[in-house]
Amino acid sequence: MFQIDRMGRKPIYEQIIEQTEMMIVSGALKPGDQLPSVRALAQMLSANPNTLQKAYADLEREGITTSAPGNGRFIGKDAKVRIQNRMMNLLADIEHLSAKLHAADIEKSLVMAAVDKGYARSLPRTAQSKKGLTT
Amino acid sequence: MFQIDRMGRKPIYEQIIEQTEMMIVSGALKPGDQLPSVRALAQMLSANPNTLQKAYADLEREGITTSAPGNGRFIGKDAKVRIQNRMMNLLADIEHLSAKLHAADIEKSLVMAAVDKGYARSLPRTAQSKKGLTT
DNA sequence: CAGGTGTACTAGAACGATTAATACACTCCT
DNA sequence: AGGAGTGTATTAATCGTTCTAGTACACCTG
Repeated sequence: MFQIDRMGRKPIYEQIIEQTEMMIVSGALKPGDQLPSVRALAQMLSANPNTLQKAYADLEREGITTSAPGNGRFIGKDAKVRIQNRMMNLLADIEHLSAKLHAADIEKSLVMAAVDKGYARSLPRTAQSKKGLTT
Repeated sequence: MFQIDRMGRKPIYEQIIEQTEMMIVSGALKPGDQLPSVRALAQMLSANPNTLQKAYADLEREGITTSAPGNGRFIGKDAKVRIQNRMMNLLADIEHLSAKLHAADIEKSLVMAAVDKGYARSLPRTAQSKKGLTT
């Protein structure tokens, strides 16, 4: 359910956040679904409960998940929309990178090709949404 | 000549590398131009010579600058081309981001618009190259 | 009540970035 | 020759973040 890379610079808790978001956005996780408990996930990944707690706390703060002490942690109702809004920030990153490439006299067509390539990748196997595919 | 941000996550030495690259690519620094000495730059930025040394060592390793012990450090002959080649890696980043946005059902047109916006920014004031502007 | 859950707290190890203080070899200029 | 400025190397200490470790408490469900 989760795959973490212990090499590489990205912290474990960021990987958990990212992967959870991707599973929600792809439909692998739907509102109401329960997430593994911090202890269970810690054992699955042979990591520390505190590390996972930190990841979960982030999702909690963003309103993506709902905590029910004594019960468990579940995907929030409008989780997908919240994540999509969060993703909009990536557009700013792309703009910044584009400006940098522009300054370096890299042809715009190469950038557009990179975007095309990204959008050419097939969506994850699970449940593509019935609308919104505008490619 | 250099502006560093001590807040924010990006290490100082990375900022120096990045800014130097941008100045070369924009023509503000041309082959043969001398860079500030590690000690001089350290004083200018009130940073540590070792930190700047680390940044300069990186540029050196990539063949972007040439060190002349006892003399100084200068911009290499084909510095701009080397940097451009380096920048090509950013295309992979853009592809990755695009794939993520695709998975989140973000419309491709929004991404393209971000690229346009990046390429709409006017180039730095100094010396635009006479060819290669293909936008 | 028992077990599993979320949450909080303190402490420490590990790592990278930065600072600090020297030291040495080289080149240029007087 | 000598001094000043250059690049380079080495070692140590500090600092913040990440991650681990251990413990504790409150809550809900059976």
